[in-house]
Amino acid sequence: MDIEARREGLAEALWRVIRRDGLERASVRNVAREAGISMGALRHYFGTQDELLAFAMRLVIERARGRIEALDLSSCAPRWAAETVLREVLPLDAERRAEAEVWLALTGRALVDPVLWALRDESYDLLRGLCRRLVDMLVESGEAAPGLDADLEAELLYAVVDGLAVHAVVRPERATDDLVAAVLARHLDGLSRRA
Amino acid sequence: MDIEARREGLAEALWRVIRRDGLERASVRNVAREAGISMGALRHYFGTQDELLAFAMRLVIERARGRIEALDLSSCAPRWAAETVLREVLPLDAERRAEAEVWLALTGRALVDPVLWALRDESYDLLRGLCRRLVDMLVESGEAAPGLDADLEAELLYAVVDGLAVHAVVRPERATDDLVAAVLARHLDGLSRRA
DNA sequence: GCCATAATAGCACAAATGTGCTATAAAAGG
DNA sequence: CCTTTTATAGCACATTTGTGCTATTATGGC
Repeated sequence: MDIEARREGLAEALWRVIRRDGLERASVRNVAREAGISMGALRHYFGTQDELLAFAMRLVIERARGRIEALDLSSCAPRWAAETVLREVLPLDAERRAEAEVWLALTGRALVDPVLWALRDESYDLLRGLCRRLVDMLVESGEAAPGLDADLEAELLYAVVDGLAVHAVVRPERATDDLVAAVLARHLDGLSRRA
Repeated sequence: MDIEARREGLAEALWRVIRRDGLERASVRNVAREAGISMGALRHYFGTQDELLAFAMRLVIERARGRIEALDLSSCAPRWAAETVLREVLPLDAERRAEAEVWLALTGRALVDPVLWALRDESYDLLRGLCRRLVDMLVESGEAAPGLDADLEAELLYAVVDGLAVHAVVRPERATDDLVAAVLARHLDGLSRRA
């Protein structure tokens, strides 16, 4: 049988505990109970708690990466492609909202937990690189002005995306799906017309 | 003697523990040890741990609010005023970086801790309202186009600020002070010239 | 100086935690 | 059918935690 699928299922049990009770309640016992198995069984798949946390954080990254890579953007207009890709990162539905909440909790812990440092950096570099490629694409296609400082615009775009993600997670009543999507579209509009 | 100042000092001890060891290690004992006092003394000022956490989160908000209100912007050009105010929120020096790290940790917990919900909302509304007023100011002064959707621009501006804050805290080697400041300036430039 | 009140110290206790460890059940390979 | 992994279960133990509680020391008002 597929042990990797099993591990992903257990990591998702951890996600549920984190979202319902918080990371501070995500003990080995609580996660095992959530998954409906014993402590011993859980520890058969993750020898230590750090291992489980790291796997769960990596899973967040991989899920997002998978969704992005699954998109076929070859026939899209650059502006539309950019919006489509970035909407895949923002928490605009239940699945992505779950990932974003877990990401926020784990990012907070990654500030002080050496085990998560590498994953935190990887996650930042992945999305920052994606934004950079999108900016380049818009410039090359002529949608955005050629004189742009692409690095600056990439960090700005990434800040918009992460800021929106945080707001959508922290204050969903105000930062609604529609508002978040509209703000992203607005920024991309400005980027296209910018000198 | 001033009991409020004492409480602030103890909350700052909590900040130090959060920054050094993480929120999950911020136990009553550890905070008391950091402050150099006994558990009993700490509990004389904060009857429960929730009380201490809430006070520490409120202190983050009040410190930022105090810095902003202390600014005298009456004689500033609107664009300069906006940049000055927002730079006061971003973690561009040691003191503000400390506040931002604590804010990130407590915001993560606020997702599941009812005690912090009101403070989380208050913090969002405060900064969102600030961004809204800045946008209005730019529009009224003629720096930004009058046809703007002020609500949309306010949320966008707030997303930029919070996204930059997160990046500066999570990845300071890449999101350096200079880069963060430049990105903020770039966005304000775009806002001023936007149709 | 007296005394109420504030301040500090720290013990006690039940609850929870991570992990080392052993024991049983299931599956797989030959 | 037997044996060797693999999977599951859960106990044991030392630590840590939050808070109730009592005891001791300072401090101020009068």
